[in-house]
Amino acid sequence: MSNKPIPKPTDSELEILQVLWQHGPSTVRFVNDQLSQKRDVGYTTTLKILQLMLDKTLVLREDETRTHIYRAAVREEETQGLLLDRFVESAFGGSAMKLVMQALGSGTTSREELAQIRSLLNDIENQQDTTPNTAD
Amino acid sequence: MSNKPIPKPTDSELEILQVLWQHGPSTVRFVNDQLSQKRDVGYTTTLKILQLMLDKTLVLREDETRTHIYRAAVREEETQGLLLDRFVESAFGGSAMKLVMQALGSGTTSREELAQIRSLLNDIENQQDTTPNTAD
DNA sequence: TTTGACATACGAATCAATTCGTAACACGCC
DNA sequence: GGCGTGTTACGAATTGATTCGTATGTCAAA
Repeated sequence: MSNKPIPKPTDSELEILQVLWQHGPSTVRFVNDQLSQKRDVGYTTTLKILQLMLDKTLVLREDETRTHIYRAAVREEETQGLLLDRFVESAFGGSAMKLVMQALGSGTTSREELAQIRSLLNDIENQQDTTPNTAD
Repeated sequence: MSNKPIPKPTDSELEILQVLWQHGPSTVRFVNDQLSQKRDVGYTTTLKILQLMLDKTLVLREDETRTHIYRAAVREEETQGLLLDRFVESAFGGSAMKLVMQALGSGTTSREELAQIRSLLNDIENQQDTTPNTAD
């Protein structure tokens, strides 16, 4: 069932993926312009990374036109989930719980967001009621 | 006022810090034994990394005895917070909220943990009641 | 005192990520 | 046709992290 071994994006690649996720298929120039708003980066650098990402199949591209168009080949949530797992493991010794506590504790979460999380908590607990434990 | 610019630990360094945080001050051999339980790593590799960490002041050491003793020089929560910030920024475009939703959604959170988070949410909301908004 | 076990110090190889210079190519316009 | 602008392709330098081999030192037991 489409068991692709999602390749792990590096920091730079992630930066680019963010742009593609947010703005949809883009030219190299557009991506580079976006990145340039945050930091100094050369055009050919962005190009090169996109080409490497193409090799890894992190992006796809249309090259019928002279100016190629790149689009993300991995979905946002999926990729974030993957990275999150690794991060929880490496920085929080595997405890997603500790991570959540820290993230919430940092104080940048608005009231509406807290409400959303609360609602998610409810959903999860309901799920747990109806789903038999697999690991016990 | 002790404004130390906490140096950012690499993955290997983090792995070692986890050991030191969990077990307290340790010898190189002990740290290496711990790491070896998870993956293959040479003794001098561990030693070298600890020496580099000493340069960066990520750890301190006692070298009065022949066998040196290393201890973490950075606190666990502080370091995790630092890494979390960077991670939220790079992988979730700055939205701690999205990260929390993902982490909770992954399904590995137990009922007690959910309750703890709920309680944390309450604390935060109470805080917000008594604290005037700084933004807007 | 010699030897064996175990410790630290340090240089160097390797590998991946990042960056950029330069060449080659395509297009439109004069 | 030839030029200028903007594009892709690609090689190579740089940097940082990781790994390990080897030299050297220390201690204790025989």
